[in-house]
Amino acid sequence: MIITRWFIFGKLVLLVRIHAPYISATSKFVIKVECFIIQDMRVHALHGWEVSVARARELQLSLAKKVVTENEVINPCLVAGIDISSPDAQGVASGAVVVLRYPEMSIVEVEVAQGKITLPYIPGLLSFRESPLILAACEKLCNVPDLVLIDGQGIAHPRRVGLASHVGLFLDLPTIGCAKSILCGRHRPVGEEAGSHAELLDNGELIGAALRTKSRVRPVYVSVGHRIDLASALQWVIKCCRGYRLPEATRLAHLAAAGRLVCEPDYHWRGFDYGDR
DNA sequence: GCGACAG
DNA sequence: ATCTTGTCGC
Repeated sequence: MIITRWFIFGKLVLLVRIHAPYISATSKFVIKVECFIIQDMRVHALHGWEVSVARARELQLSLAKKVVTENEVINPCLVAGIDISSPDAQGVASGAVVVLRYPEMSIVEVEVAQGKITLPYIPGLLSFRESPLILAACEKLCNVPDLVLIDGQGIAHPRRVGLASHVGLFLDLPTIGCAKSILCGRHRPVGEEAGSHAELLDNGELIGAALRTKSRVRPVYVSVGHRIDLASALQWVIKCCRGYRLPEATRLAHLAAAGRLVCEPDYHWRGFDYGDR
C-alpha cells in the first residue's frame, strides 16, 4: 500500500509517499519525499510564424546570436522530449511533448497538440514548419522540464539555429538537438561501442557530434540547442538512453505524436487541481 | 553549375 | 517523413 500526501507552501510543493506492505506497528516501510517549485510554462513569442522564406532566413541570422552555448544544466529532475508526427492526407499533424522524471525515465506528463501543417519541408527551415505545433503542445504543460531533448538539429545547422535551438529560445529552457541524420557537417568514423562519438565539423567549425547510443547501431547527431554546451549535451543524451538508439525522451515523444504511447502518467498537477495515485 | 539537404 | 516482410545476426 502507498500513502501519498501533498504539502503546499506557496509555490513550493512537498510530495511525501509512504510505501508499506500493510499497516501495523511492526511493518517495514519506506518514506520518499520529492520537492517541486510550481512554475508556469511560458512561451516567448520572439516573432510570428507566417513569414516568407527570405524573411525566415533573415530571422535565423538574428536568432543565432541569441543562442546560449554555455552550460546551465546542473541537476535535472524533469527531462522532456519533443517530436511531431508526419502530416496525414489532410495535412494535419500532432506535436507531442513528454515529460519524464530523471533518472527513472517514468512518464510524468504527456501533452499533444494537433493542427494543420502549412509550410512544405524546406531543408534549413524545418523549425518554421514544426514549431507552432510543438509550442502549442508545450503551452499545455503543467510540469516545466529542466532539460528538453528535441528530434532535430540544434546549432548543427547552416545558420546555426536548427529546430532545437529555435524552440529553446521560445521556451527559454535548456534544449539539446538529437537528430537521426545530418543536415550539414561531416565527421570521422565513430567507434562501434555505445558512448563513442566523433566531432561534427562544418568547414572546420565544431557544431555537434555523432554519438553511438547503442553498439553496432547507426549514431545519432547531437548538438547544442540552447543554454547547454556540447559535452553536457552528449552526457545527458547518453544518460537518457535505455537500450534503444534514441534517448527515452524523444523516443517516447515520437510514439506520443503517432498516438501510440500506451502509458499511465505517474502523476501531475494542473495548477492546484492535483490528483493522488 | 552541381550536389547535398533535420523531418 | 514514406513505400514495406521476412530475415539475418548478436
